[in-house]
Amino acid sequence: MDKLFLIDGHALVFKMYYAFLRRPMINAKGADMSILFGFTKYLLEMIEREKPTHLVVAFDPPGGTFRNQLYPEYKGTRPPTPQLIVEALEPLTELLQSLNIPVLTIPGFEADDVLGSVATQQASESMDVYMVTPDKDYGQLIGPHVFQYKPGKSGSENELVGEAELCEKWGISSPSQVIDMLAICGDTADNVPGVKGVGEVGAAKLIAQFGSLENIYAHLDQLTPRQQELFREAQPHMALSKELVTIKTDMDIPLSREQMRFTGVFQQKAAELFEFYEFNSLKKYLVGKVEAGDTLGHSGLGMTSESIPQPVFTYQEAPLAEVLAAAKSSGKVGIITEAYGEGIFAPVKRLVLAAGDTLDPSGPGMTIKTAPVIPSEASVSQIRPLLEDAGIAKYGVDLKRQSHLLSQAGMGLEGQWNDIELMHYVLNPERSHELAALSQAYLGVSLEETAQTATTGSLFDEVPDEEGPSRLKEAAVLVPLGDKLREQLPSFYDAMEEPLSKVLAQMERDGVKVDLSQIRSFADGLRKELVEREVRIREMAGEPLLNISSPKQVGDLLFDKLKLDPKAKKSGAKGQYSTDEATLVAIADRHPIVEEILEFRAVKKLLSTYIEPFPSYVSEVDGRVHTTFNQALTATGRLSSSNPNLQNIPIRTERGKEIRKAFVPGTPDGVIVSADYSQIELRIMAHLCGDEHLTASFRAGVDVHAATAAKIFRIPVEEVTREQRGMAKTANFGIMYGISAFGLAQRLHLPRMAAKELIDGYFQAFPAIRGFIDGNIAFAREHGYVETLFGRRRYLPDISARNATVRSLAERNAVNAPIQGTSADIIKLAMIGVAKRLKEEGLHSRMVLQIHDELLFDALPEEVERLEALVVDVMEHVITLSVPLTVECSAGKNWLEAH
DNA sequence: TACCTCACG
DNA sequence: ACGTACGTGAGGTAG
Repeated sequence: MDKLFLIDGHALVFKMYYAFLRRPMINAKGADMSILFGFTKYLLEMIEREKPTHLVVAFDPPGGTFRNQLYPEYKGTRPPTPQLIVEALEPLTELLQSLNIPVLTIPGFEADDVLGSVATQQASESMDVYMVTPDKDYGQLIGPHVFQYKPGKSGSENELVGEAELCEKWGISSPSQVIDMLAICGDTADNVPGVKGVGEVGAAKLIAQFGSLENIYAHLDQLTPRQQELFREAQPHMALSKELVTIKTDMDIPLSREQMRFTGVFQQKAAELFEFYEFNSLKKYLVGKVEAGDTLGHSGLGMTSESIPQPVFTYQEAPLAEVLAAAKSSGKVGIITEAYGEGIFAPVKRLVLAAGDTLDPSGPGMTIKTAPVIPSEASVSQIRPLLEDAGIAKYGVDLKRQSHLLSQAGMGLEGQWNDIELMHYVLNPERSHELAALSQAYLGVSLEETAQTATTGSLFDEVPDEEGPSRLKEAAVLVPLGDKLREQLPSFYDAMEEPLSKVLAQMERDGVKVDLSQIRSFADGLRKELVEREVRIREMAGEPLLNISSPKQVGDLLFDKLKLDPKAKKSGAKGQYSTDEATLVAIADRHPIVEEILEFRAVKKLLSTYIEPFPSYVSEVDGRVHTTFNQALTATGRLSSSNPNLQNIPIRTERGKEIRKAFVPGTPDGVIVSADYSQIELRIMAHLCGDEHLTASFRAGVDVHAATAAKIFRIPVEEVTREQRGMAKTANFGIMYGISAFGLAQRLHLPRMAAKELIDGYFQAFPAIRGFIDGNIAFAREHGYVETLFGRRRYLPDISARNATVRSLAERNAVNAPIQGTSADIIKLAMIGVAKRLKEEGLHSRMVLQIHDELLFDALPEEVERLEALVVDVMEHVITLSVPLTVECSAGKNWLEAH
């Protein structure tokens, strides 16, 4: 099978331009070589990896194309091409030609059309075509022998899209439907009109439903009234839209198939050019003899991976029964569960199991057997006993997600979870937990080369499923890698993270009920308000086209046109005015438009972040919202929540609080119960620093902020004013975050000197806290890390940085991480304790969310009393500190009322 | 992709 | 001299 690779030159050039934008590559002569170098490197690596038999690079011609004649506004809104790109095109074309790589640039036609024509005309039973481009428009060209090869984002893998992947992604039945989709979405970058208000997802849904654009118009009555309106409005220009997005396939191409054959790079010439351009790191592609006329062919590139000595590590595909037996006898099994798509209800695609001898440093190495299995009734009945056997330890990456996927196939995941990602997170939260990197670092086993070594020939020839062979090696590496990580694993992995993972899995699976009708009725009023404010603001500004969501436009309006703050300075790399809330509040009294803009933003935020996306998060399976708790992400040990983030639901404003009313119990008479730690971080600081006054305040159960104020200002507590208490509260938080006089002054609107005096007063009143801060910084300098009460570490390599800004950040982290991290540890333990008690006591109420210092429950009415008592008991006594931990707990008909 | 802005603890 | 409080996730704009 021959392989023709078609490179969309302009797309790759743009990609390189942006990839190097922040750190351009300048050669000794002062010229910017970023694009030339990036392009060449990508191309050589691709040739090396994929070994194309045929190759063509196409560029857009200078000047317009036939599309501009069709539609003069085509690409009309596009800013001029960056100068660097313009300047790079000619030398790049020359470089490619002198390297023996065929280049096509055809006047009047874009690279898309050239490649579309080549692809369509050359693809056959004996020729697979790969279009190398990130551009989604190319989807329409994909076919049985035509693939899209999408370059990965910096460093990540390239993605191969065939007919199946394309159709699955959009839910369509044929690649040609991509044309109709594109015509509907339009393209702001190319100025293709489309149907306003309908995006990629919407268009895909409609095409999936109706099959074609024409059929949508034939059945307009089946659309929502709003959609009907949008489509009617767009109707006059839809034919044009469609024509613009259709890629040509019938051009005459002035190259024969033979002329596209890639016979290798002119070696001598390449060596000279790389020398000339100072592409020293690319010379490795030119190993071997360099003689005149020599070409760099398909077999001639010496690869680095072959020269790295590898430890003995073998794996082989084996029958499922053998792998199961090996797992049983070793008590360990590695698991990779692949799924179609994202989310916890995604259907399972394939399961790879691996088991065998584990790594023995003194022995002959390891032999792992792997078996890929498509779940079926027969295979599940074989596998389930193993996965549900609590005596067999499970190894894998993100086992929490895998447990969700496996439960789709009716299987549980019992026994010890040795989660590679989570274990490495415990060892070092801020380093990458990628399997390939860990395998290389801890085992010396490379996963990168898998594609080449696991099959004879190339990846795409042998295995229709792109990820086929590499998954086997990944699975094989799990058990030895997990055991290696265990060797240095702190005990809180088994005591805290591993059991928590299972608790979180249950919480994610249960989800939380959100009452959409409540959200919707709230949304209508907000939408109206938003439009009214938009109109009013544009009127006040005298700018009918003003985009209020654009900080750039708002900044220019307020500070250039209205000159509301003559002292305002443009900041940042691109010279923008800051327009954030603090800035706007400061000038709000100078013009009524400022208040309007703030209100507009508040409403817009509510709508676009908390209202509009929500319906899509309600599961079709059970009508509940299932967030993902990321357990291996934050630097301090906290959890984070995503898709959707349920840890930042509004509460601080009246409008925002409405959203919380939509979080309701899952049962008819149910109750939402909320339990939150009171000032947990401050209590932890009191415990860690041992300050007697702070400790005494907490023990006495008095208002700590007021007590703090009394100490700082040296007055009796009864005389502390609200303002003084507020200042003390801000100071208390400031201390934990690593305060500066400047920062405190800003927040309290005080002169800097006054802020400094306040801080001095604070440290005089609480001398132990000064010692705590200095002690943490000193510890970090000595050890390179700080740790929580439970031994969770955060490494701070910048603690001795020369750059004061960088070093200061590390110093603030040295103070804050042990506090925030210990708090995270404590609530994690409490969650495990609560889950255990719920189970033991046979309660049916569910823990549904964790919001850093708060736990939320979906409770049955008859259980509320017991639940509250149990939760408070566990949370308050999960650890004994030198100060008490207190928990406030209350119940209501929804999340808002539970506070 | 990077940046800004803003929602939470 | 320089920037300015810790930790997150998400939406929008613009390069």
